[in-house]
This record gives sequence, structure tokens and C-alpha cells, in this order.
Amino acid sequence: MPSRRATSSDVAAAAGVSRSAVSFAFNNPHRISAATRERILAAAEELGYTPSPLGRMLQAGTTNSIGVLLPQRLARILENPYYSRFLMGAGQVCDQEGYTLLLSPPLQDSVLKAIPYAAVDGFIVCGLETDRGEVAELSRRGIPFVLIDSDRMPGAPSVEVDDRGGAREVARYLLDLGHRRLAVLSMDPGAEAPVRGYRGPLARRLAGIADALAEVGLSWDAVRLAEVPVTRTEGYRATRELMASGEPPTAVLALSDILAYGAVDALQELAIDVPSEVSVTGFDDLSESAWFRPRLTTVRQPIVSKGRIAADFLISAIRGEDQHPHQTLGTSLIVRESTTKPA
Amino acid sequence: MPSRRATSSDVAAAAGVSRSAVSFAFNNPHRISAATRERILAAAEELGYTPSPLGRMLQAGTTNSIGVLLPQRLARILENPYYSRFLMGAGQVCDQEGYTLLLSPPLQDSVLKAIPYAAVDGFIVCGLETDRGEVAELSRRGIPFVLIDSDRMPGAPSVEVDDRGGAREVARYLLDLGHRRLAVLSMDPGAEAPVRGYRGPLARRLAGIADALAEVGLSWDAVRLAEVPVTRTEGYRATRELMASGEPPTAVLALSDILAYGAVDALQELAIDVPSEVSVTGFDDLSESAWFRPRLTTVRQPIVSKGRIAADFLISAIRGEDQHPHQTLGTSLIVRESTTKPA
DNA sequence: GGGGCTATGTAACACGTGTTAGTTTCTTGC
DNA sequence: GCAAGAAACTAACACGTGTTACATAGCCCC
Repeated sequence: MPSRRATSSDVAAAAGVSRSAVSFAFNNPHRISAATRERILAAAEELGYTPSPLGRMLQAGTTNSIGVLLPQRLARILENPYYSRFLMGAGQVCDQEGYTLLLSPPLQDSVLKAIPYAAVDGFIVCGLETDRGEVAELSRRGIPFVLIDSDRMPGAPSVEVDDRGGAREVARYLLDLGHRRLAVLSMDPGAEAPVRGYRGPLARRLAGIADALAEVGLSWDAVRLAEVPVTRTEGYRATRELMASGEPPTAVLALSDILAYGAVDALQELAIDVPSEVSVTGFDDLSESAWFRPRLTTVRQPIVSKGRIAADFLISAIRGEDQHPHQTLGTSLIVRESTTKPA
Repeated sequence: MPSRRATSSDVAAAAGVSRSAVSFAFNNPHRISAATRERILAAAEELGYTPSPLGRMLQAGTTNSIGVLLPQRLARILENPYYSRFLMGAGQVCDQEGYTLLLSPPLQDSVLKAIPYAAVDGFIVCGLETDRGEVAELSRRGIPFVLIDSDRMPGAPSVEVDDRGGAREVARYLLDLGHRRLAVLSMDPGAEAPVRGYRGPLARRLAGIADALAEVGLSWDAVRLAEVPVTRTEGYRATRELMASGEPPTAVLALSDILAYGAVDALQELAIDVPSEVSVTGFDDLSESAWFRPRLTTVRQPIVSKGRIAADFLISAIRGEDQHPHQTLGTSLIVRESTTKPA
């Protein structure tokens, strides 16, 4: 094994030709005689030479890979089925177009710092607050990007979901069933929420719930809000606490299916029947939710489509075809078996 | 927005200094006076300059990212919770060491072709048959790599799981319960299996089942084998077929938890009770399996650890610290509620 | 036999960076 | 006042590739 990787100059020297000839042998076979081509390939084989991806990319000006700027560390992202689905959608497009997918977590807790360390043709930016400088940085630098799960922003392509409408619909559904003591299981908004307020999808979903409450003449005082990290265990823990204190809710409205699973776990352990004693709803409609028992009533958002459309937009932007498209995807309430009228 | 991205030469010209000064302003602040540094940074800000990752990587000789060579297209990989878990383990190490993660699917159906298109410091190679040239190509080229879910191979670091022992144990468990009509739900071995035979984990698991059968004096004729793609729906479909034809099995031994879920779905739909009428076992012990109803009896393999150890080995190899370590991880039979004696 | 064309190969440039060796200027100590 | 040294900055190289412009040889046809 050579200590230094072989380069095209080494091959050229070994085959007794110029470096250009080596490049032609690999990329433009007709520009060179068959005999010397054979000789060059033999020398390359001998030396274990393969063109360096970096050199090629630098020269070509394209990396054939798209980056996903993630708001959290990889370990946390990959344990969340929501992101698996989303990446699957983006992956479909990558498969089709021959792109590779770079997962780029924050560097030193900063999404901003991660940007200049990723060799990609463009970014899908997930769950970023649009006023925090990252977006300005990206557009200032002239790199194609698409926003996901952020707030809509002129001048930047984005794919949004009608979170507010979806949340309004499910809240209204529970209220119309007659529920009046609601608990909302919300994903943890992060450390900066107290000073900066809610942002993005979370803000929109909470606003949707407020809409529904207002429509039936109730205020936020009617609901109890628990904010927890998006894991099944945290949903379980929070629900146990909710049921133990004060007057327990008759319905748990979770803003994520994962949290809803945890809520049902807790209720079953407490021997509280779902839905006859307490109703539970989710948000996302992960594929598992249809198999879950009881089958979960939830708000479907087209996660895979979101990933697919985001990647499509990005590739269009990379090719310079289209500029700044926006798309808002609809949601739909999927009523299954985890909800009913209060006792 | 400038048509061409600003380069360090542009900044140098704008600030009236040399290109080296620009580099120092960003990387070695003390090598330059505070005044000119300010001037350079101002010019950079004005022009929207950020150092090109490719240039930096080429010069530094390191990309700070590790590649995962995948055996299937991204869309199929990311719909499989097994890979989510595995990537989570690798992601933990990446988070810790500041690496980024590149998902590299086959290019034109060839894992081999994908290699020279990935700008990474090393590869984790998943589920590759070791005699197919890809491994030779990698070691010939001198790129660090670690094998996962392959056959053990001298001269190449790898992380393996005792698939054979795990499969033997669960098969033996079912046989000892008294089951004699077994159905094995196996993952699809791919188009080349008929000519090349089984490989890697699948081959080892089937061998483990054969071990168990031999121990109690039975042969492969006692089991029915169904090979299906690893999705819940395919597991469901295959089980419906199994139960409809000939004399139905009293136990379904799935080689993947996903397939086991599908099997239970099918049995429940047929109003066949699990486990009193038919027992079902899985393989992997995904986190959902503990929440599944009935709680799934399965073989636990430490998927997350596998990912973590693979990434650790790879990073060691990249740093040149350690060479060719092997690790074989143990499995354990987790007996839950989806199995019992035959009626 | 000479002009025009093709085949073959090479030198030079471009991509964008970090860093080493070297030059100039300014400060310091005696 | 001058040698020695530090500070500030620059020219040149290295990383590894693809490609354009150019040189040389061989061939065909009139």
C-alpha cells in the first residue's frame, strides 16, 4: 500500500505520457489511440489510481450532491421518524437525478458554521427561523437553497404545510365532539422560545388551535400545554404527569404522532381506556399510525411529498431553471379509532 | 447577486492586498495587522465571500465527512427502520467528532461506480458481498473503510453480528416449545442469489436455523421459506399466502421485525390469535417491537452500537491509528408475548 | 509534390484554497 | 547610529483534476 495516494501525474510518468493523456484515457477515449489508452489504463491499474473526487468537483464546478442543513444533531434527527420520511422523499429525487445526500448537522451548535464546510451544490434547510441570519448568509453567498418547515419568506424558495389549518381542524373536531378539558402535547420549542416566541410550524399549529378555541368561544385557559422533546418516552412521561395532577383532560391533542404514541402508552398503563375515557390525536400520520392500536386519529401531512418537492425545487434552482417557487401543501384530518365523545 | 461566486482573489483585489492576506484574515488572525484584517473582512462581507469548501478540502486533504456506501437506492434504504437505527449510531460518533455524513447510493445500479464520486475521508460499506470487487477496489485505492453486514474478511476492518447464533437460538426456542411446522419469512436476497448463493447475514441466519433443525433431528423440509422485500406490507402479503395454502404453520419465524409486524397484521385480519394459535418471532428488536401488541418475541441485535463501532473504527482508520480491527457483536433472545406452545 | 485534413499527443490554463519561504518595513536594544 | 530582531505582507508552491489551444506527424487527393 503506497503511503500517498496515486495521482494522475504518477500514472502519466509510469506510462510515459503527459497528464492530459491520462485524463483523456478516462474521459474522452476517442481523443487518444487505443494502444496508449490500454497502456495508461494498465499503469493506472498497477498504481491503484482513481481520479480524486475533489479535483474533479473543483474543476467541474459541481459536486452532484445536495446537502440537508439540519437543526439538531444527527443522533437526534435520525431517531425521529418524521425526518426519516422526509429524507425518503428527498432521496427519491436524488435516486432519480443521480445526486448524493449529505446530512449536515450544526457545527458547534451553529447551523451557520456548518454551511462553509459542506461541499454541495445546494441546501435543503430544515426548520430554520428565517430571521436568524442563516438565510441571509446563504442568499448572500449565492448558493441555491430551499426552506422547509420555516416561515414563508419572499426571495427564497420554500415548501410549507398548512399547519395552522390542520391544527385548527383537529382541535375543532375534538371540541365539536364535546371535549372541553384539552391537553396539548407540544414539541419542545428550544431554549430560545421564551425570548423569541414560537416560530415556524409549531407557532402555526398553536395558532390553529387558538383559532378553533375562539370559534367555539373558548380561550387558551381551557387547555393545558406540555412541551417535551419529540420521543415516545417523553410523550409517555408528560402524559403520566398530566393525568396525575389537577383535573385530568378528556382529550390529549399531540402535535406529533410520536408524542401521541407515548400518550397512549401512558394511558394504557394507567388502565384508562382510549378512546372511551380519554381521546388522543396525533399530527403527521406516520405510516405506523395506521397499524397502531387503537388506530390513531391524526392530521395527515404529506411528509414524503414535502421531501420530494423540496428536492425538486432545489435541483431546479441548481440548474438555474426556476426561481423562488413556493408551495403550500394541504393537510387532512384522518379520523380513526383513538377519538370519541367524552364520557 | 453576482453571476459568479466571489473568490479570495476578488476580495484581495477589492481590499488592495494579496490573496495570502485574505487567507490569513480568515484563518490566522495574528499573522496580520488588525487594521488590514478589518478592511479585508469588510470587503469580503461586501462581496458576499465565503471560502469554497472544495478548495479548502483539496488543500487540507481532508473532507471531515464520512460516506456510507449503501446497497440499495436511498428511497428504499430510508424506509427501513433498520438503517435509520444504524445511521443513528454512526451519527452519534459523527456528532462527537465533528464529521458530516454522506449517504451514497449505488450509481447506475453499481456500488462500485459510486465510490469515486464521493468526496469523503472514508467509507462505511453496508451489506456488500466481499468477493465482488468493490472491496478490492477500495483497498487498492487506499481509502479507509469498514465493512458492515458482510462476510468477515482478513485485511479489512469489519463489524459483524452473531447472526447464526441468534437465529439458531430463536429457532431452537420455537422447536423446544413444540412447534414442528415452521414458516420462515426471509428478506429478499436479491436477483443474484440463485447463481451466487446466499451471502452475509442472511446466509448466516439461515445456517443458524439449519443448525437448530439438525439439533432436534429435523431437516429443511420441515420449514417453508418465503422470500420478500423488507416492508410491513410484503410481510403481511406473504403471511396471507402462507396461511391460505397447504397445512398452515404453527409458528412464523421472521428474519426481520418489520416482516414480523406484517405477519401479525395478516393473522389478526384472519382472526387467528397470536400467540395461542400461531406464534410469531422477529429479528432485530427495533424499539417499536417492545410497544407492539402483542409484544414481539425477537432476537436483539445491537444496531445502534454497530453503527457507533463502525464509525469509531473508521475514524481510527482515517487517523491511521489502528489497523484492521474486527468486532463481532452478540445477540440475545428477547422472549415477550408473541410466542407460546402450539395448540 | 504540395495544400488541406485528421489523428495523436502536449503545454498551459482554470478551478479555489492553505501555507512556506522570502522580502520589506518598523521597532528595539546597546 | 546601527545591528538584530520582530512584524506585516507577498510571491510562489501544492493540492488534483478537466479542457482549450497549440504542435507534430501522417494521410488523402488533386
